[in-house]
Amino acid sequence: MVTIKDLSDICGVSVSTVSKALNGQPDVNPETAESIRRIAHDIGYHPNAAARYLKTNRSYNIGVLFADQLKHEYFSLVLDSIREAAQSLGYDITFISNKIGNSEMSFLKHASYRSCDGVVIAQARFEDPQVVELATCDLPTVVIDHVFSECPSIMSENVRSMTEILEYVNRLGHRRIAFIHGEEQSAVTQKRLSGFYKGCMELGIKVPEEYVLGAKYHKPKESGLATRALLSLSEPPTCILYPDDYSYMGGLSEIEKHGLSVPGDISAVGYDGIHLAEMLRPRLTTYRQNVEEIGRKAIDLLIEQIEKPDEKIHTMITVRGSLQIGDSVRRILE
Amino acid sequence: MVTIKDLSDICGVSVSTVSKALNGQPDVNPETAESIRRIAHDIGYHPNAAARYLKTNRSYNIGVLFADQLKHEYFSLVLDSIREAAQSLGYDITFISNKIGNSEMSFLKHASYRSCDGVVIAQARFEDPQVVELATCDLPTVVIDHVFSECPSIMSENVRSMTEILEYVNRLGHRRIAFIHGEEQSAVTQKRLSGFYKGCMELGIKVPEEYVLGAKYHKPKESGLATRALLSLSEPPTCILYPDDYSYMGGLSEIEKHGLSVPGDISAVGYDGIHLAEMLRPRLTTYRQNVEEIGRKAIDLLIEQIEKPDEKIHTMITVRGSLQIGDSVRRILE
DNA sequence: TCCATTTACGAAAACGTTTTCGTACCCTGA
DNA sequence: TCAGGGTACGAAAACGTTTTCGTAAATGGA
Repeated sequence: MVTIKDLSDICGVSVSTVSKALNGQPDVNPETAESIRRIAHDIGYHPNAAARYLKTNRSYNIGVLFADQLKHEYFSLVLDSIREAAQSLGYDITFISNKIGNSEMSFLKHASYRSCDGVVIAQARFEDPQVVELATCDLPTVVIDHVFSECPSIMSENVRSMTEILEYVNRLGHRRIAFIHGEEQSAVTQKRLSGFYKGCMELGIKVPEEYVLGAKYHKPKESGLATRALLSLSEPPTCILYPDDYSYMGGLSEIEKHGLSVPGDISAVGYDGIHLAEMLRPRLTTYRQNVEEIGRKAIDLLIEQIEKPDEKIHTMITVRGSLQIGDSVRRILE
Repeated sequence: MVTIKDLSDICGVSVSTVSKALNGQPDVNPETAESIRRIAHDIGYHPNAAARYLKTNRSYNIGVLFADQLKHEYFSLVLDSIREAAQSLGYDITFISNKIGNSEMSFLKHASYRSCDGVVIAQARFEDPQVVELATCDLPTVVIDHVFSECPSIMSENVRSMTEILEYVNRLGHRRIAFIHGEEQSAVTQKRLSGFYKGCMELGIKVPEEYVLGAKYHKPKESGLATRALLSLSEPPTCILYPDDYSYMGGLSEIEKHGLSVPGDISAVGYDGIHLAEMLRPRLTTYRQNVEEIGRKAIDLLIEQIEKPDEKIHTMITVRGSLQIGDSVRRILE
């Protein structure tokens, strides 16, 4: 490794002067400083992050908490945009877990062990005490798709997305609309549920109790079961809203099992807007989440906290997605 | 942050003794050591990684190079298994890029700036001089799905996978088999091509030149075009092998555009074995890569280099996947 | 009893930085 | 000429660890 000592030897000045030149301190001759910077650039010197942290208490390293669902495209894309945003601002990212080797270590301990400047809680079991501890600690934190008091959060505009979807399917003539939602205890689900009821109300759509069913996010089997229940109603819905695009796949196969088709017999809408949606035939109509914006806002909010520790930030930012229209909702004639 | 000094105050011994106790040095009274360890555990002390690195030159941090294709499930799953494997062995992982903030920094510089103990080159433009520099430098490195001299590598058994696929479709009666492959310059493609030719030869299958077409990995449009070319041949293939599951989707839509169906008119086989494959109807027959094993072997190989720097390791490990049979290949009667 | 060895601990240096403080030198003004 | 003040630089401490080395006390052997 090339150290500041090596550089100072080459430049013929002390390490103090080199450090000051590179950090733009005023008490160094402009010409000397410029020459030092040039040489540093030429030999490719970069101050070691670990040593620098020790003095400054700033690691320029951000921890991210991603429990285990990276396999879902939505989370992968969020991670990608977090990484992109962080690196463009000079921060690297490291995964935080609650074990290291064979010894247990809370998420918070892990973040401090790695001396993270802050943590993005991107996907986790939000009811886990360790996650709560992390979200409410002194360390700058931001949470995605959930709300904690004392911790800024980024959420999709879940209410609005539902009303937008409803307006669309209503415009195509649907009045019997079912909603299969994800885990009930999730903040996201609650928002979407209220968006669903709000939208239906505004459009004068009556929602039979049996039209609202629970499943789990990203579990095609669960939404398949819910779909089966819907299809066996004496008055089945003409359109089913799914909790996410994967879940639609489970519903679809159940629909086909009944000898029905999308959108001929049943219309369907997904959520998330993953790649898959546009590759399917019929193309799936879905609500595309703005993952780039979600990641970027999360990092913006986190770094604001890191760099201005005095100001208490307590925002909740919502990010608007967009309805991505495919061929999975047909027009119904009265 | 709780430091070793705090801990030593509580224990009533010097920091040296605490350090030695925690690191299992022999010259400390077993009872003292045990008591120190208990107190450390109780107050949740963990030595700060940055400070520790400064003395030991070991960061227990592994850099990973993932260019920009995290959006593809295959790479996400590899990342997930790398992370899992690394953390189970006490290592964290950090993304390596070639810029930090608004200043350029080579991959190698970045890894050294973050004092990584080693780097996994998981997905990159392998011809990029910076990647070559990284792969051939002194820092322990391992590369996935490519071969560099001087750098151990992990690859799927690409040759064997192709022969396995061929045996299967041949068994179902296919003799006119086309192969759409990915980028020609890629090592993976080369292996699969030779596996394809080898398999065909062994089975006595004649391959017209027009049956082997190039596309790009994960580009449905490209494979769609290739599919169109195949369908317009005077004697089109009865079965098409795709470079990956996404590409199959592009081919499928082209097939349907011609009024044909899978597997009724054309049989098809994918590659990778992503989730999507089993959710489609017909379920896609595909070759499932063993992502868990790939990630684990990569980390094993890397950490072996890290912990035994004297032994020159220069292995190439291949990981076997498995044919995942769906409904996209039909039996052909002579 | 006395010396030699072992045992158990602490002081201090070092890792690569940043930052505080001290100081030599050069100006300027009277 | 001399005081006063600015400019430009370096020495050294500090961050939280690990590790080397020194040493006091305890132990063992004759």
